[in-house]
This record gives sequence, structure tokens and C-alpha cells, in this order.
Amino acid sequence: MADNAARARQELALLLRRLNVELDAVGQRFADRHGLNRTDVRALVAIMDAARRGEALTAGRLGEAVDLRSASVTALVDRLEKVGHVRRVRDPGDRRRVGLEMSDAAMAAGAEHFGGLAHDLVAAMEGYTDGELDVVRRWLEDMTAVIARHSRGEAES
Amino acid sequence: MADNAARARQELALLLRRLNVELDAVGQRFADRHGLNRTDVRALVAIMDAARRGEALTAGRLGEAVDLRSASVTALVDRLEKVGHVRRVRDPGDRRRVGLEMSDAAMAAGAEHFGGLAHDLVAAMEGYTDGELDVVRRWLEDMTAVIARHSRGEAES
DNA sequence: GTCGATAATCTCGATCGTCGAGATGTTACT
DNA sequence: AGTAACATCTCGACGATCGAGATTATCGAC
Repeated sequence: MADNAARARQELALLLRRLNVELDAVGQRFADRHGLNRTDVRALVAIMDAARRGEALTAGRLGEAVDLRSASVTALVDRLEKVGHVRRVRDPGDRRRVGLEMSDAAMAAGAEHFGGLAHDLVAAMEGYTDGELDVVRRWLEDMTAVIARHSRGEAES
Repeated sequence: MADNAARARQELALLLRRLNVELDAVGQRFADRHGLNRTDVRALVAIMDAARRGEALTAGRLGEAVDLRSASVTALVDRLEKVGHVRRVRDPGDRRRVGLEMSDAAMAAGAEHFGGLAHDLVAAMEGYTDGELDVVRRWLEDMTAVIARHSRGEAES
């Protein structure tokens, strides 16, 4: 039975990868619908997340978040600004900085797409008890910790 | 308490996204280490998965798997063949087809990187009971189903 | 205040991945 | 044989990204 148990755990790892693929496909679909590429979407998500935390992302910070050089960030922001998804806003306090604000239209589009997914996910969790969801949460946190270590190159065991 | 329950479920959705980001980072790291781009990695994974199922992927099938046109597939396979990760093998039965076989070196590199992750993930599941993992599996399958629907544009409710 | 150091952003030229259109070689059907 | 369907490859163009260097703004020392 130890074999069965190990196999069950491996299957969960595969399930996780399958989920990852599908989740990427959701992002790809959003990109296609709005004529954006993958980097643009990641940038919008980063700006959106920052906005949710009450911060206005600067161009430099955005570059760190999506791992692009300054030249590429300029081009990226140019693209997003041209189609009206973000605005450049000079920081009056430190006039070197350029803040990025999402337009209401972009915010609404993002909320419709990803918010709709979040809504359906929550709905699909209706049938679970609080105790079961606690188990899931603990498992997700454990797996994320392991994956995060690997993504930074700190192999384990 | 209904508020708390709803928030807990939303947090799980966010955890899932966080996990997705970290998992993508693992793939990115593998790409960096081997001088590949994201598409190349996706292609190698697709070939590897097919090999695991005992099938030899053709160039055309690979194009469908990674969603590229034939011209891009040719360039992709050229890149992978140049660095010795795959071989082109004409199908003797249907000589229009070009089969793709991974080199042992590439197979080993992939196994070391992603197999190591799988190993650590399984190890991190040691502390869970079979019953708990059943809950996790059910949850993962439910979430994947919802996400897959969204990735194909079939919105729900 | 003015000068050098620092920081954030932008411009320019080059490289590389992807695509569309069309060419080439292969198989299946009649 | 002749033709349609198929799989892959070649070619030219476009666009995203990068590295190096220029530009503009700020801060601290004197």
C-alpha cells in the first residue's frame, strides 16, 4: 500500500501541473481578447495588484515585477498607454518618478475576466466544509513553499 | 460567519494564483539555466510527456500542443536540434511525417530539474493522511474543471 | 548656490521569435 | 496517371526585448 500512497501523491503533483497549464491558458485568452501579449498581461496584473494595495507602481518597480530592462519597460508602457489601459502620471513630490495608473476601462475588463473566474471558483467551493478547506489551504501553502524554494534555485533534501 | 467563509474561499483562489506564479518561475529558471526561451521549455515538456505515454510526437502535433504555426515549429525544432536536445526522425511508414525524439542528455536534465521538484512535493505530502489528500484531489479536480471552462471561453453562471 | 554623484527614464540600433504566404515533397483516392 | 489533401520547410517581414548611452531630475557636500 505504500506504493499506492506514493503514486497518489505523484498524481496530485501532476494535477497541480495540469491546473497550472489551464490557468496560463486563461491568461492567454485574456491577452488574445484584448490584443495584448503575455508580458502586457503580467504588467497589468502587477499594476492592478499594486493598486489594490493602495500603491501606485512606478515604471522602475514595474520593470522589477515583470523582470524587464528599462528599455523594454518604456516600450511596454508605450503600448499599454496607446490603447488606453494605463496613464503616465508624474509624481509631484519626486519629479523623476513616473507613476502608472490603470484606466477604469482596463480595470473593469480585468475584473470581468479574472473576477468572473474568481467568482466561479468560490462557487465551486460551496460544497466543501470549513475543515476541508483548511486542509486544502494548508496543502496549498506547503506546496507553494516547496515550489518557491525551487524557483529560487534552493534545492532541497 | 458567512462573510468569513466567503473570504476564506477567495483567499484560496489567491493562493492558487500565487502558486501559479511560482510554478511559472520554476519553468523560467529551467529555461535560463539551459539557454532556452519559454516556448522551447513548453515544447520539451510536451515531447517528454508524449514520450512518457510511449508516443513519438511529430512536428505537427507539437505545433498544436504549443499553439504555433508550422513556420515557427520549424524554427523551434531547429533551435532544439542545434543544441542537441531533440533529433528529427523521418517516419518510415509516412515519409511526410517528422518524428521528434529527445536526447538522453535533455531527458536527464529535465528529470533532474522537474523530477527533483516532484520528489520534494511528494515528500511535503508525507504528513497528510489519505483522507486529507482525497479532499485535496477532489478540490484540485473541481478547480481545474472551472478553470478549464474559462480558458475555453465558456463562462459560467 | 554650485558641482559631482545618484536615480529614473528614454532613445537608438541590433538580435531573435513568430507569423503569413508560398514552395516542396509525400500519400491517398479514383 | 492525375489530382487533391497533407506535412514540413523556406523566405521576407514584423514586433518584443535587450545593451549601451543620452537625458532629465534630485540630493548632499562644500
